[in-house]
Amino acid sequence: MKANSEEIRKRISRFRAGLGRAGVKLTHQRVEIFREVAESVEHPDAETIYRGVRRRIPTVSLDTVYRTLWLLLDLGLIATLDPPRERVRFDGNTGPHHHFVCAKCGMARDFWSEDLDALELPAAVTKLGRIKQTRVQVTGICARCMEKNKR
Amino acid sequence: MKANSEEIRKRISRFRAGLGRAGVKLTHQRVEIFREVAESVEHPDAETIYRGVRRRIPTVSLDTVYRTLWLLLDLGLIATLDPPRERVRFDGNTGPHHHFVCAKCGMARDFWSEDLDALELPAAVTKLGRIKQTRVQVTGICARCMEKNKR
DNA sequence: ATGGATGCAAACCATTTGCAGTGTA
DNA sequence: TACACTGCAAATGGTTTGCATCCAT
Repeated sequence: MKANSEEIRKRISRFRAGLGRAGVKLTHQRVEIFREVAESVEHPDAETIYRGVRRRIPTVSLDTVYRTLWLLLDLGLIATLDPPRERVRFDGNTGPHHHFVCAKCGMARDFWSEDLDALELPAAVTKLGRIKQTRVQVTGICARCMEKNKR
Repeated sequence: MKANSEEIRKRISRFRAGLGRAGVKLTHQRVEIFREVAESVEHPDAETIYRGVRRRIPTVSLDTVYRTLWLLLDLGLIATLDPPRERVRFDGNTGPHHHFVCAKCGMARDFWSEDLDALELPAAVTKLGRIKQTRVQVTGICARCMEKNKR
């Protein structure tokens, strides 16, 4: 499934500008890898993106796809569904609560809020399926990393 | 850092009851692995849990830690920080938006809501660091999986 | 022309699995 | 005692890396 083409056009021009600004080369592969992500509404993984791009550039390699995706992520031109972590992390608290996660060091803390537990979701969401849980994920830079940055 | 001991006690008795209800054996390893997760406020990964448990059971193996953690997750006695995913998934949309993710098949869709973009966070969170992004993560069972389940 | 970008193949590392021995119920 | 559970060691699979070549600037 594809996002609407007006939006796509906007994303692609933002992409070209972003690469230029970063002083990074505009290659055939990078354009097609970005297009594959930008046109999708499915939040594809690297393998899926690779298969899609290969239809247009049969010689791309999976490692170029990875290198490009991480580059675009660094440049803020794409995002990930969940923060990319190398390992799974566990949580002894199964009740309703929310998370703060530091984007730099991965420090995570729970927090609680009855207001947030009772959020109203738009109708578009409730139509997608049966909802089990709603959680607020706050991303930021923790106090300790802010302190380190100063120095 | 440890969660308060009243809460821990509650979690451990819930754990014993949960294992019993599931007809699963109550082993020394399982108790200590669970305790390690329940007492932590750090959302540790498997390796960290392993190191902690090894202080009390020097012979535990990392694979038992994994097997136990997945078991406890299945039984709903622990949770994960992010949904445990085998691969990273990418998102072409870098603007503010929120996610619905199907717990069964992983289907994911974006949704938008100005109300949710403007959530008020409790003071306890803002004290943890500088906030970059607030995202609502809705977990549920998508319409297609619900349909499949019926049959 | 030339340094960054790519493709290939091998390496890496978190997590999983087969199997034989062990301990709980 | 029986069968689920554990520990070991080897396998798996997503992601990364070294290196020689290639192409955007």
